[in-house]
Order: sequence, then structure tokens, then C-alpha cells
Amino acid sequence: MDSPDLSEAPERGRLKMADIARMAGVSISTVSRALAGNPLIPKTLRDQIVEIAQTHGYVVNQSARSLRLRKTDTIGVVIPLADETGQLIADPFLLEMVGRLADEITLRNYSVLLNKVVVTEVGWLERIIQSHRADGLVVIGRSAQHEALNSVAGTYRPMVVWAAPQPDQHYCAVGGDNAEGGRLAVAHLAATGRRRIVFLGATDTPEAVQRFAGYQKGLAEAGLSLDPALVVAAPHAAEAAHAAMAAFLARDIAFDAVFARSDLIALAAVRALAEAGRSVPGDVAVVGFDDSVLARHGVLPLTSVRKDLEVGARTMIDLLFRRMAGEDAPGACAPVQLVVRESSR
Amino acid sequence: MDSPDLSEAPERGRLKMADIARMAGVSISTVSRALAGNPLIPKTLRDQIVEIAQTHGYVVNQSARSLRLRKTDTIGVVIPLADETGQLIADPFLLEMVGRLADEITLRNYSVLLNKVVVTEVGWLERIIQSHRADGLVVIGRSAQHEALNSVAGTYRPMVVWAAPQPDQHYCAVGGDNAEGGRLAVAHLAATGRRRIVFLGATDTPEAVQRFAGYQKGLAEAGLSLDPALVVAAPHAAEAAHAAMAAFLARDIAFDAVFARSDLIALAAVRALAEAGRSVPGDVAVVGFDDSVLARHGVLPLTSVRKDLEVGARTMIDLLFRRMAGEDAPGACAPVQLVVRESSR
DNA sequence: CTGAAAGCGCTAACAC
DNA sequence: GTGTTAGCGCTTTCAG
Repeated sequence: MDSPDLSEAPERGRLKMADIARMAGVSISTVSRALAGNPLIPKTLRDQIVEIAQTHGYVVNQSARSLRLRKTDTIGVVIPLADETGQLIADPFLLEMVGRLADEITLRNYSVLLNKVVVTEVGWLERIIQSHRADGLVVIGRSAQHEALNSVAGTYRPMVVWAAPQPDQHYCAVGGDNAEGGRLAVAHLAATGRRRIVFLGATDTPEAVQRFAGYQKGLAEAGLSLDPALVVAAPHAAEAAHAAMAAFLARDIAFDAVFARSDLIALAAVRALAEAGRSVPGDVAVVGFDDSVLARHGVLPLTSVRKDLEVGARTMIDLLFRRMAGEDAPGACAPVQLVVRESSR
Repeated sequence: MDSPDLSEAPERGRLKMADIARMAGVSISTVSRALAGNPLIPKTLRDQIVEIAQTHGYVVNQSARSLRLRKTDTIGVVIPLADETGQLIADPFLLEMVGRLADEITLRNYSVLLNKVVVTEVGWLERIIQSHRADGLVVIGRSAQHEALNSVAGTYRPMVVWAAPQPDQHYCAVGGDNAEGGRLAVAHLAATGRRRIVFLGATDTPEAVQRFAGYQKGLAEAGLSLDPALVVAAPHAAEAAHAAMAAFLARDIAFDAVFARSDLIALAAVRALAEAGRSVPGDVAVVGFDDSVLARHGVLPLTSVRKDLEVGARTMIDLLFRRMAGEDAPGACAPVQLVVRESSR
């Protein structure tokens, strides 16, 4: 295997530019130019060279090209996960987002490098960046990564994150329009005659704060006043939320609707309401947030606020390419819509 | 910006091995060896170099490494699509498969290059292979690509395809166990007391042939004889299948169950049965194949044969790595299971 | 044990 | 217009 193969196609399947050059009787540079469609090379010769390359199945080696050009024509899609287990599968949101991003990236003739990374040791993001395998990064964020993202944002520009805006955020973030979602939910409830609308859930994250702001705006637009007694701070866990709702019910305050911070909390509320003998949506209409699997397949089909991931993905990739071009594109919001189901019909 | 930066970290973010070498006061080769954990370098020096690299956020440039090593540590996941539109999203099977493959590949410390390719001009597969961006390929096949796959299979070994086995197949294929699926379906119907089981669907593809073989085996195992009058060749389109079933009903042949080649055909049969006044599953039990969205969310929750994609993906990646190691691993079957729902309860 | 040097396959500035 | 040449950043003989 050390003796050089002198045939035209040494080691079939590992053609290089030099081989094509020899076949065409020109220099390597000419082939390089021809294959790049460089008009310096006369069209006839260009076509001829392209033809030879094609019939022999030659394609430019991307590693070599990337090394030389310092450019990979690849976008990294980074999925930070908390542990090793197959979360990519379990989470339909993640899967849908990956699919939509892949569609958008492919559309621009870039490749997609899927980067499922277990976020244990520090520097995971730096490592991805410094490996220089991608020209830009889309990170499908979780709030836990806020610090890591912020720390690279200063020096690494071509990065866009799917995340809710946070106060001290230096990276470019795109996320669902939480405030608008809250507003939509309340507007819907008000439009169907509800007047005493509970907000259920803690406002301990940027997202929740915005959802609550939307709730307030919705009330104002509907001509309803905010009754502090109707703001119930339920923790974000099924059992605890259920208990919070039960406790609220015990206080016997009049209300005819619940806007919950999340589907999880909404369904906990539905359960508590049923136990208290209130019918949904008869006595109380319920709206959740996220349009998760729970909303569709939970105990009761739940009206919920859905983020438009198609637009979200497109926005992220748009911004990313602008940042890759040197522009300092800011973050943005992805539109939301209300999916009306049984729980508020 | 043309004046050379003489500081230790020129153009922050584009460190190279030479920079680390200078900082450590050793040669590039030593750094390379140290970073590769080569025991030739004394442990103390090795740790020292790794430390320097780490604190400066240096990571080996993958393009350069790949070029030199002729190895990318990347697996290409190829999704051939018939047209441009966002099919990746529309098809939950595709999405789940991508997720499972990504999990398996990441587990082996390889990267995933997602290759959504619109199959229009010939040579699409050769182009992917020759770009040398991946050490191996998983193709999520559609039967239409049989020729393209076969034509590269002879010279390109590290490739595994998700597809049903075909007669003249030279590539390594992994697919659901169609025969076993057919057998399971019939066994279930027989076990719930059905005796006159119709096979509905044409046997014009390798998959269908196997499903029919499973049907025969299932009958034999249940001590039932194959009645040719119960084998109904319905085309694979909703309307045509519906018509075929209606025609069969008009012939007034006694039967108490239908095993359909696919969920689509099964639901067409359910519709025809309803129109003929037969109840499902009261008068007739129906079983489909694929456990597609239709089965779960169609007019009636449908009992169906489900392929185990988790095992399928793992099998594909196992085989792929064996092929990458030079072994000539053969194709395999992924297990199937029966998901029992309303239509045959 | 360590370093110098060659070369992976390509592009582009610089000659001609 | 085309070819020669110098790297892109790395790994690995080969020499010491």
C-alpha cells in the first residue's frame, strides 16, 4: 500500500484537485478557479473542468477548504442539556426547534452541526466556539446557561440564543413574546364574558414577569381592574401548585377564570377546581402557557399560549447571518398565538 | 489592523498551537503531543501545557486536525427529501429518528452533521461522501433512493441506511421487522377471538410482502387457515383503499377483523365499515401498521404496529461504527411492538 | 524525550 | 488568462 498508484484515480474515492488538474491538463489554481465559477477562466474551459470533476465524482475537500478560508459554511446548533439521558427525544419542543432551524439553515446553503452538550464543566461553550467547526452558533437556551452565554458574548459575536430576555443580558436573544401571550390570554377570557380573572404562578423569572405584565395589560384593555386578591403565587411544581390553588379556593374569593403561568400549573388548577366541585370551563375557564404536550394530552384539553417556532427559528437565523456579516443585530421576540381548547370554550 | 500584535494572544479568539508553544517555552510538536495525552511527554510538562491551553481557552482547530488526520470525528445524518418544503418538521418519524441518532452518536463522542438534501440531480450522495465532511453516513432512506444508494455501496463502506430490505440491495440496511409486525397483529386478533381476518393492502413493495408473510405466519400459529377470499389488494391511497374495502364489503364475505398494510389503509377501512353499518371493534377489529400520527389522532384510535426507533437508531450506529472500523457488518431488523388501541379492543 | 520539517488539500496573492 | 508559491493549523515521521 506504499507503492504509489499511477492511474488517474489513485485510491478510488480520494480524488484531489491535483488529479483533476492533471486530467484537464491545467494547473491546480485553474481548477480551483473554475470550480469556484471564477469568470477569470474562460467559460469553455470552466465548463470543461467542471465536467471532468463531475464525471469523476470529484468534490472539494471541505476540511482543506475550511482551513484555508477560515470559514466552514456550517452553523452549530447547540443544545445544552443538564444530564446525559436522551432528553433530546423526550422534549418535543427541542425536536421541533431543531427541525425548524435545520430547515432555515439549509435554505441558506449552510450545513447544520448538531451539538448536544452536557453542561457539566465550565468552558463548554468556549470549547465549541474555539474548535472553529462552525461560522456561527444557535444556542437553544435554558436560563441556567445565562452566565456562560454572557461571558462569551463580549468577544464572540455570531451567536444567537433562544431565550427570554433577561435584565443583564449581553447576548442576542430571541424568545416568545411573553407579554403579548399574557395579554392574548386575558383578552380571550374577557371576550368570553369572564370578569374575575386569577393570575396563577410565581413571578420569579423574567418570563413570568412578562407574562404577568401581559395579564395586567389585558385587564386594562378589557376595562377590568387588577384585584390583588386574584394574584396567586403558586410554585412551579405540580403538587405545590395544586396545593396553592386549593388554598386559594378555600378562601372563597369569587372568580370565574384562571390564567396560569404555565400548562403544568394550569392543569394543577384544573385538578383542584374539579376537587372543589367547580366545573371547567362552566364555572371557571382556564388558560395555560407554552402549549406543551400537557395542553394537548392532559386530563383536559387546555387553552394555551403557543410560541411560533417557525417564525422564531427564522428570526434567529436571520439575526445570526446578520451578525456573521458583522452587523450588531439586537434580540427579538417571536410571535405567540392563543390555541383555544376545551378548558375555556 | 495590519500591524502585527506582539502580545501573547494575537487577535483574541484565534489562538493556535504555536501560541501555546511559545507560552510554554516548548515546540509545537510538544504541545500537540501533550494535548493528545501522549505519554512520551512527562506528565508534569503535559499537565502544565494543558493548563496553559485551558486558561487561555485554546482548543485544537478541527479543520486543521481533520485535514491532517483525514478524519472528522463526525457522522453525517442524511435526510433525502423529495422537495424543498419543510418536511423535516411535518414528519414526526423523521424528527424522532434524528433525535435518537443524535443521542447515539453523541454518546460515542462524535459530532452530528445534519444533511437535509433535496434529491433532484443525480450524484447527491456522491457529493456528500466526497466532501469528506463525515467519517460515516446514516441515511434515513426512502425507497426512491434505492438506486443511488446501491451505486455507492460498492466503494463507500461506512454507510448505514434506514430502509426495508430489498432484493438486490448492496448497502447495509436497518429497518423495522415487518414480518414480525404482521405476525404480532394477527396473533393479537386471534387471541381476542377473531377467526376470519382480512389482509388489506397490495403486496407491491418489499415491506408489504414481509407484512403479508407475517400475516400468514400469524394465521398458521393460531391454527387458522389462509382463505384467499380474505386477501384484499387495496391500493395505497385513502380514497382507492376506501373503495376497495367497500367493494369487498359488497361481496358479503364473512369476516371479523382486518389487518391493514398501513394506518392509512386501516383508517380507510374503518370509514368503509362505518358506512356499511359495521361497528369497530364490535363487529370488526382493525389493526394498522406504522403507528403514525393517524393511528393516534385519526377518526378512531387505531391499534398499530410500532417500530422501535430507539433500538433501530442504536443498531444503525453500532453497525456504522463497525463498518467504519473496517468490519463488513450486515443489515439488521429493528424490533416492533403492537400498540393496542380502541380499534381492536 | 524533544524539535525540525514535511505535508494533509485547498485558495489567492503575486508573478508572468 | 494561467501558473508558481506561500501558507491555513495541525500531526507525525525522522533525527538527535
